[in-house]
Amino acid sequence: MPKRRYVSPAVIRRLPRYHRFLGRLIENGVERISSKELSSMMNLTASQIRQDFNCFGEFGQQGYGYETKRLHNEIGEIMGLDRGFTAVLIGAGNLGKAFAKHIDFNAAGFTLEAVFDNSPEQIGMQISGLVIRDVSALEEFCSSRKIDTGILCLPGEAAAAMVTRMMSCGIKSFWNFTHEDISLISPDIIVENVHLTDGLMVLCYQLNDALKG
Amino acid sequence: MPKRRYVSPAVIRRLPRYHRFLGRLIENGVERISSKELSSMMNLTASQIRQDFNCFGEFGQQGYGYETKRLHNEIGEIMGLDRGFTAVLIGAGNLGKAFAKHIDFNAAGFTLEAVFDNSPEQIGMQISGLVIRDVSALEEFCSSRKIDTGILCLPGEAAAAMVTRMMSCGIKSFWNFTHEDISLISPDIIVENVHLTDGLMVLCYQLNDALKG
DNA sequence: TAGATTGTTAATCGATTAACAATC
DNA sequence: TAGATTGTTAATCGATTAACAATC
Repeated sequence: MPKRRYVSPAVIRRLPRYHRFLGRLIENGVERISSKELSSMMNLTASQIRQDFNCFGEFGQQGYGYETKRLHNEIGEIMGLDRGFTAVLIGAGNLGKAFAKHIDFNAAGFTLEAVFDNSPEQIGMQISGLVIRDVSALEEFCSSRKIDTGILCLPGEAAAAMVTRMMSCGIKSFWNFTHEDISLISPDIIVENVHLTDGLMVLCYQLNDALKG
Repeated sequence: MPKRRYVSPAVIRRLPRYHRFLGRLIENGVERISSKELSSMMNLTASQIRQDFNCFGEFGQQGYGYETKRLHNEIGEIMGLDRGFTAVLIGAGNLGKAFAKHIDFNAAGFTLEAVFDNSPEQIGMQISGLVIRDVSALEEFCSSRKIDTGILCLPGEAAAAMVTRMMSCGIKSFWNFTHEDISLISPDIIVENVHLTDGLMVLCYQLNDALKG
């Protein structure tokens, strides 16, 4: 029964990393850890770690620290990794296919339910156990199941229209790999953007900056 | 001759998005724009936009606004997109191949110089004009050129050793697609992490949170 | 009990927003 | 000149760090 006050975006974005580090510790047989030890491993302050966890409840024990397994589970529950959310992927190009194969959806709380494309060459092919479906069958597919998330790996020009279409299928959240700012389409959708090129430009900035001192 | 005071990470991460929006405006024939117009397009405050640009110089004109072309160019120069940085990609699996094909390196200020893998099946194959090279030839390849960035698409277990190896080849920045926290390896390297699964978990959190109101 | 480490409040720091004088 | 909009300073807000009492 977590308290769950208001949780800042900054904290939320750190949860996956905590989860990952704790998973690693458990694999290595570590059963407990103090905020201080964890802070030095993760390059954070012990204070921040305690503040972060305390948004959700009291998971530690004074004079002892945190039990790694309990903390790992709690964070997993906080993120809802056990809820079995569902996703469909749109666009079976290089990137879409690679993601369908490579990403560990289950570890992140999702099941990938289907992959759609509009190219006759792709439709009917198999990717990691899923047939690539004709995107014209999207509405029918969604009408019989609850799909939580759309993964957008299609060309940017087609993204906005696809989002509108998927919204009318009841899909309310998007993992967006296009360069379009789809968050502007509707305030009601939840969007997680991965503008890959933006990250590369940040790297460029930093290299350029390092040249100048 | 920009002034370039201290620039906060928050500002830096917004630069690619400004650049993108300005490029779009130029394509659409828009020649000038005020901070107010731009703010409503981008869902920011006009104040923030003016503050951001003023880290680097005075690019606008009172009573008039900003010239889109000039601003676009300035931001491009600030990020060093014209510097021709170089990158090599390690790991020609699904993800590595998709990135090599799909990413517009030039638009982000880079040239992809080579792709390396250790699997005999991959070595010798072509990806978007590049031969996949044997990773054992990495040192030799780097000895004759300046490589700025390593793109890490290899399995996580191999990442740490590869970073050390690449550092000794003079590579000092990394675009990291593995789940390893390689920034902890050395304080001297510049790292841009793309922990894809982390983003998906954040989406999971938000869906879970929405369920509870 | 003494030592350790949490949970939590208070202080600091940084980033965003508001306000307005400068100026095109 | 009058209107618009920047550049910049001051005020606010949010996030991080420090400090310490509570307690295992």
